[in-house]
Amino acid sequence: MRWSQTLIPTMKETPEGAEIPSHVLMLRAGMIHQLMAGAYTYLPLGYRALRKAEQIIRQEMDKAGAVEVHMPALTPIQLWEQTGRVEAFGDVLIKFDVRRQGKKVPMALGPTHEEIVTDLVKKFVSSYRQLPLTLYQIQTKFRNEERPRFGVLRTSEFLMKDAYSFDSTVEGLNANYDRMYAAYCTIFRRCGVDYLAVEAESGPIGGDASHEFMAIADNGEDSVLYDPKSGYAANQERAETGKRTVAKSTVEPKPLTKLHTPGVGSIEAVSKFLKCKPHQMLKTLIYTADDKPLAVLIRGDHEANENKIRRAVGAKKLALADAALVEAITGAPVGFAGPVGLKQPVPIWADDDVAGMANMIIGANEADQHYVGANLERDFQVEKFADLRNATAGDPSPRSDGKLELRHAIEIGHVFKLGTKYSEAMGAKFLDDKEQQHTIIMGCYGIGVNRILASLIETKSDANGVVWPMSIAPYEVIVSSVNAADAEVSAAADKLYGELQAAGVDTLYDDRDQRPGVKFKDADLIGIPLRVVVGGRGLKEGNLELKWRTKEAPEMIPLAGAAEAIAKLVAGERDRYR
RNA sequence: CGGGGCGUAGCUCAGCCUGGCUAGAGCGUCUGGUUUGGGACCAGAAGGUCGCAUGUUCGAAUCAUGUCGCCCCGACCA
Repeated sequence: MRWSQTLIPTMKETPEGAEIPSHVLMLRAGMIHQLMAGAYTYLPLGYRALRKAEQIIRQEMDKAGAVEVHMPALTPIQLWEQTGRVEAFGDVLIKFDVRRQGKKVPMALGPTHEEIVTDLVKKFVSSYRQLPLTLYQIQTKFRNEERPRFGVLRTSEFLMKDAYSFDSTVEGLNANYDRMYAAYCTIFRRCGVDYLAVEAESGPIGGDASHEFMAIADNGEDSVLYDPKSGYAANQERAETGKRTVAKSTVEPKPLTKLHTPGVGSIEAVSKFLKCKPHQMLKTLIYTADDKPLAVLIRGDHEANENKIRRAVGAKKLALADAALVEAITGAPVGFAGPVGLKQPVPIWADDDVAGMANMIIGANEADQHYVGANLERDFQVEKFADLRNATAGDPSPRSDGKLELRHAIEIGHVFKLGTKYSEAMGAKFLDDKEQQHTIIMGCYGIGVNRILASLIETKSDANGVVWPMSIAPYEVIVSSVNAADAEVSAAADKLYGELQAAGVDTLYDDRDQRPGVKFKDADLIGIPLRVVVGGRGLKEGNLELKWRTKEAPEMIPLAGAAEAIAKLVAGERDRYR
């Protein structure tokens, strides 16, 4: 493609509002243009990169035995009502009515497609002989994000590859899951993304039923705990901690004293008011576990983990108590709960770290009152200690004697054993070889295609711009003529461009009559891996200049046979991402 | 949803506090010329409902109220 014939609106300055590298550079490199909050046009360069990522995904999905379909983005609301996800999604689901022949037809734009595929499979699959089956599509999803942000990372409209596996047995599901997991590893490697496969919350199935694929990046919205020693990695929701050996405090216990703390209920407010640190404070959270009340004690600087609590107490459902229940149990408005002097006796569970605390600051179960100097056993009893909080940096690893590190990450893929959640709700069944009817067992597997691009830019760009891997780069080679007004130069550049195209190299030909500085800056900014300069300086000696985007120094090659040599270099680089 | 910030030329911004002639600069664009290896130079030109509405005023980009848009931070943390 000739630069002069396409649309690559590069920018020297950073547009107002763009802050993180991927957003800034995608705008500056002329890859995208914002239409409104959370919706971007992909311009030629951005769209080519997106399609390269798509193509890699497609190849690997096909190799893994999945078959491509294309479902509508427009969906009837009834399907979502069948599984209760109209409520579950809430405002995130984009719903609307259209009028047809005087009647209102309610619809939604698909935020994902479990209901739609399950409906499809229900209609066409009825025998174990037709299973297993894995369907996938690469398609635009719509989610009304409360707050779209970070450029292309969180948008209301995005490209997703979503695959769904259908099996007659759990073993079949496990095999499919493993196949998808392996395919994902290949996909992200081929895209040149440094990723980590982390354990994620798996919902009703438990075990190793869910993994997220994370690109480690400072601007990522997700938090991952990682133990470099054992390779253990999990998202913050899921991460276990190793056994925390908590020594009992040897500090002299102080007397329990009530203090007036008017209007300060939160940990932050109390610590400010009493000039103490959050880790000296104790949070008392009132939950309902399967509708029975429960008090949970967590050190003030820690975060409760509801999944861990739910599993620890063996409940199916866990939710924070509402204000009325909190008041009934503690006798105080929300913000002043504590384990001493609860109005109603409820089981008290505590996180392991609470065992090492002394002279704690706790709510006094009375409005605007706190206790200081609260101590275990003397002042209150704990029924059971367990790991009930989010893991955090520095916690012991559950798999080695190392420590967990906290990293920010961008979620680029997710594999999940669904089980029968949707097939059950929608009645997708099959007959086995004994003529028995069973519910189809499902898995689902997603990849955020736009996020592959964004995470590459977040992690691989430099001060001069984007640095694409050969596999995703919108063009593999950029031919820059310097100077284009010189007939001899442009003739040589034209010829090289033609030969590279003929050799199957994706080539961008910067044929603009611009000064060299402009062309070099732009070439760096848009991140094409290999730059070829055709200029008077080299031509005199019968040479061309080659420069890799990742290298400082250029090298000269003879003009004769240049296209072949370049094609060879490109092929070699392509091989690294095969 | 809560809090904060910003809307002036295609882009980045000045002007606003303290209202007053034809609203400015740089970049980009267009014309002509000189240049040509890391975002050139000279001369000229085009390009603006100052986000929108209402109000105050002799007079509003500037003050007030409302509204819309965009960006950032935080969101069951007791």
